[in-house]
Amino acid sequence: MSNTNRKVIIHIDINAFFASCEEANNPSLRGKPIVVGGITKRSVVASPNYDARKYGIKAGMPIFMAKNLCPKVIIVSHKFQLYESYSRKFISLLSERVSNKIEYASIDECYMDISHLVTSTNTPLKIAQRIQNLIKSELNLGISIGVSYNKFLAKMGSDYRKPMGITQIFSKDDIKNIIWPQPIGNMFFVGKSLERKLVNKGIKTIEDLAKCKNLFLLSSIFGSNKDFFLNNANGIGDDELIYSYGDPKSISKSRTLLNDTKDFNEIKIYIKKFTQDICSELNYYELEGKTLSVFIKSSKFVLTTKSKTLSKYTNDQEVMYIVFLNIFTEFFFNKKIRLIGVGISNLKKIDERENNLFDKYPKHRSRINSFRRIINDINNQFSKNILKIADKLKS
DNA sequence: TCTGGGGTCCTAGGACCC
DNA sequence: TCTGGGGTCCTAGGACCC
Repeated sequence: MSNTNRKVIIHIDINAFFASCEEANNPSLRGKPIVVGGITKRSVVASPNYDARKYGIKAGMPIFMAKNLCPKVIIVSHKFQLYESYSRKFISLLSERVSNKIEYASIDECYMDISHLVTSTNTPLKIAQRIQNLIKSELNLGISIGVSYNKFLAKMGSDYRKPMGITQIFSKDDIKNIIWPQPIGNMFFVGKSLERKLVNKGIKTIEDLAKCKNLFLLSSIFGSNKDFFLNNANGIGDDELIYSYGDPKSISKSRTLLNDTKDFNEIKIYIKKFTQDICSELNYYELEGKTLSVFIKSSKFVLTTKSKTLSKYTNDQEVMYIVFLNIFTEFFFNKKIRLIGVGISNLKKIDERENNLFDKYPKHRSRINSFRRIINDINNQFSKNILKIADKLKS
């Protein structure tokens, strides 16, 4: 195994992240089956700890089902700020004590390029062990690590042995022994839909995919991503990590209601609250957006999205609220819904020049003007809908 | 007892313009 | 009778991730 001329990339995954944060924060929970999640009758398990997993409890499972599997399971209501603070500590520990070549992948995982740290005595395995000890001793969190020369294999490696595993994948034999025997559904980016299609065509393991010569078939399944999947299955390619993070591309808020409803007044309250939340995030990132969407899930679980693109970018709460209500009344009025959500996309940084220009004038004036311009855009459509609503209320 | 919420990226059709 | 073609934007939906 020669790592000296090859890139060394590791993927670090914090085991059972939310549940582990709760345990680290409250050691009396240790050794007991706990799940973190919502606490309503419609909530699902966000993160079970390993004691809960022994009972067959899995992430995504309805809470009531988890209780059926293990009546004594402790349900802990999620505390996202706690998890975010652990996540920040995790990343800063790595960057201060190991290396700042970190690609943040999600709240509980990251990639690191450690090529420059590797020497004949400081092997990738030793570095990985040191990182594991560091995070355990400083944060009391267990992590598993995959070590390889590209992101895909590193990710598959950290998944391979949990919790507290370290898996190295460098040689062709490593790929044959560790990656190839796995069912195709274990492959990163192969979800339920791709899995179904592949298994239908006889591709049941990653080895089947790696050795598949029917490129026409693979194109029909993967489309333009065919080479990405084929290369990954064969362990071909390496990656440059991405060290900077752009602004979000979209922001949305949604909520599954306690009970399905048609009540417009109830729905309006959610839309108003979501609009406020979206607005403060837009302000935080100094973004404004152009495309506003409203989405609902029906009682039958069908998700429908309707959107409108304005002629101007906006971050104005009142504008967004009115457009959301407008879309809702146009498409979803009087429908029985399970989930209501709104979102904004087509985002861009607030234009500096425009800002400076606005600064010459009283703030409220410029805001009202831009509000009016956009309202004019939608005015005709909106008044039509108001009439429609009035008609519906009369009948 | 009945199935979360927050994202990203891609595709495909239609409208519209030159 | 029989229908240009290429580019861009909008819209809706789907797949995937954690």
